[in-house]
Amino acid sequence: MLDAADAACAAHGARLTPLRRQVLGLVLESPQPIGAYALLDRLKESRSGAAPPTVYRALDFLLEHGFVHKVERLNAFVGCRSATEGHDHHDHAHTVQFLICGRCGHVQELEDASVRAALAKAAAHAGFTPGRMTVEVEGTCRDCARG
Amino acid sequence: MLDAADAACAAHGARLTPLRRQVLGLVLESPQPIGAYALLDRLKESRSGAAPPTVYRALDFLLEHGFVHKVERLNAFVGCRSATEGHDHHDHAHTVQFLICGRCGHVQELEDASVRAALAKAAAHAGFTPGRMTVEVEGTCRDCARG
DNA sequence: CGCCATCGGTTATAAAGTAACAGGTTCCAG
DNA sequence: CTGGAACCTGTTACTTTATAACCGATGGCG
Repeated sequence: MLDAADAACAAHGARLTPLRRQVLGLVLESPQPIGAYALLDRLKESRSGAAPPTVYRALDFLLEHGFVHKVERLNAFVGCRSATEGHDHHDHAHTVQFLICGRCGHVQELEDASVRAALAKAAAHAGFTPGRMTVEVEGTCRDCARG
Repeated sequence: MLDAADAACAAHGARLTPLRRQVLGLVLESPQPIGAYALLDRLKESRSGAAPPTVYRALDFLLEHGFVHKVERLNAFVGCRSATEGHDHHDHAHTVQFLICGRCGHVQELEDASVRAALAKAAAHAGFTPGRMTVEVEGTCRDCARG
């Protein structure tokens, strides 16, 4: 997955530096959304000098290039699962949806075209030119509903 | 508008105390989303003892009853425009959408049924039982696009 | 080489949100 | 009309999240 990020950066003239690559790795290896300061703690294990700006600057880059997303309701970050799957990423990066389970904390990433379309239409109807979209649904996941 | 909130609370056995009413008033009179600490500053003008918990507790109540919404991307709060317009509010309070203009900062509240439906369908398809939804679109409003 | 732009280290501070306890009110049961 | 339970608010202290500002290092490029 990191290799795909390398390739994507090379293709766009963006620099996936060791720090950024490491932060992306940490986000991706987390099974759940991870906060900036949790990330910082992990980062400190190998970089003693790491401080909040270290993490936030890396995250800014990764967000900007769509390698990670921020889950606003959790103030936490997830690796973008679709970014590394070869989509034409620049059309879709800003239209991702999250299903957040309130019980187990699991977060699932969706990329539903009809949601995107409905939202685009509603925005257009209001004379609004849409950019980045934040769509987050809190609820109960399949596993927790069964259990 | 505050009167409608009085009525809604009376109907549900909720207590719109002077403090909560005042906070709701402050949120409603703000033309733009207002942060908790800005709210606190205003509150201090008449309540010298106001502190962060004062505001946050009132906001919790108002959020829970759908009189205000939180705009997650801004960490700010807006009065719910539809809450006071006599809708069956408990079905819709959790399915509101915001259009956030990146230039002028204006925030428009939408309540688009097709967005809600698309999202519900996508969630169901993933075996997910939806609860509160956060839908926020950043972009450019009509006025700013013209100017 | 010398310049510019970008990156990251470092310190400090701002902004947002919560915990925990204490005093006061409301309101209902007895 | 007491007395206790639940709820509301004041108050202090603190945690978590995020950013500002400055500086040296690095790397591309004429």
